[in-house]
Amino acid sequence: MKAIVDCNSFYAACERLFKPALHGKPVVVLSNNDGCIVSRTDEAKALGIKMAGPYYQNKKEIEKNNVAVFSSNYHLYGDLSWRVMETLRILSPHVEVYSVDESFLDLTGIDENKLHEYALFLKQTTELWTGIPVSIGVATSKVLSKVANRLAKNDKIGTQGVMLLQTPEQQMKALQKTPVEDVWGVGAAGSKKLRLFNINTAWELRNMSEEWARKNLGGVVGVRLIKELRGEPCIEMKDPLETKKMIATTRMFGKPVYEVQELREAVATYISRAAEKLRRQSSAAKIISIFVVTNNYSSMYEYKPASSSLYTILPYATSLTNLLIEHAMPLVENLYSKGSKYLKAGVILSGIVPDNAVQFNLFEQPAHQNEKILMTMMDNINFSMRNDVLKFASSGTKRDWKMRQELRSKRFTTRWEELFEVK
DNA sequence: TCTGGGGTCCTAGGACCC
DNA sequence: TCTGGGGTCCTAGGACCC
Repeated sequence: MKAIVDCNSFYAACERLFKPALHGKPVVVLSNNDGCIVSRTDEAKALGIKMAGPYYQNKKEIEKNNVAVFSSNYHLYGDLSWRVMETLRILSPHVEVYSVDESFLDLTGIDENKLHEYALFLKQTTELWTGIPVSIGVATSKVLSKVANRLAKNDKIGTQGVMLLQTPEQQMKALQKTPVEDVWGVGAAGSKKLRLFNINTAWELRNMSEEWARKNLGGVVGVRLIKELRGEPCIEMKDPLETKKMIATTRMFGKPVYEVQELREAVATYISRAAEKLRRQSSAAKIISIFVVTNNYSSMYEYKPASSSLYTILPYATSLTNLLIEHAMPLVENLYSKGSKYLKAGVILSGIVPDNAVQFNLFEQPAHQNEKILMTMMDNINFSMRNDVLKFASSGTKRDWKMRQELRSKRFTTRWEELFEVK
């Protein structure tokens, strides 16, 4: 059996943890640049505030109902996420961290009759140790466990936040209560198509044939989905040692950018961040892609972003920030056109290989050991002090383009000067 | 004036080869 | 005057996830 442990309204729960007065109150958290709503407590959901809705469109409703609003505070969420996952790792032998607020657990070996008790124990211990409420779904496949989790979340009182789908009857009832668009793996395009076929519930989808799924539901992806809905596991637990195959750092600018110098600074900064992520997993990258998003329409109200990108293949894979920046700058020059209004830029590193297995090109100098040591020192200092104390000059010093985060809470758990105070 | 960021996997189609 | 079939590899783009 597999379990999915999912934090309830994770970002909003993190904010509430340090503001007890907000318990039982509506809270929302905004995406970068205070753009969209990305987390809502049950009280905020009840007000009809939609997920991923633009903040400005909901502002009236939010103010009218006295909803507490926060900018994203990734230091705080990252640290609390680590505490939740570490708790699960202590309690359970095989944990796959799926996202910042979800983990799959392999429950193989646990007595079927004691699964419910065990899931309740997991939930209560996690909440006791971290203060973050979670819901748990348990079933034979990942997709079914997600179905169970959703139902547990929708009826926190009736289910105590835990739902198991063990018998065929339990599975049928759960699937009948689940609209197709709420099935893990069915997105906007898929659910639209399914509705045209008059398939409205997960149960109806489960009863379609594999041949039908192969033809109409994205080939092997559709077949796998149907099997998983029937309880046949096709999506296995992932190896926790797997490294990322692509590393991206992309951001909207706090305000539009027009000058090539600002674009260069932003890209150099994003490369620095992406290279840190690369070094953290002991990898090197061979391909750098840069993209920019413009909005060149003259009318003030027209929002038609257009994206363009360029990439370069390095002579050999590297994780050295200075080398990556050096190769990226000509791409920026080539992408830039004077007079354009830039909204966003991004860096994507790919062609990723383990750093100790880099194939050196016969005619190129391999990375110098000293530069590697410098990188490690920079990473350590930046990690302990945070806030990019050390950075390359090409990243700029004024950084007007940096994003807005006007409503950010304190970094209670990761900065000494912002620690939570108890009087 | 304002609509996030970071990933994975799969497919279709072109280039190329024998 | 004629112009196959099958295979692999790569890339771009779409769909999906949280």
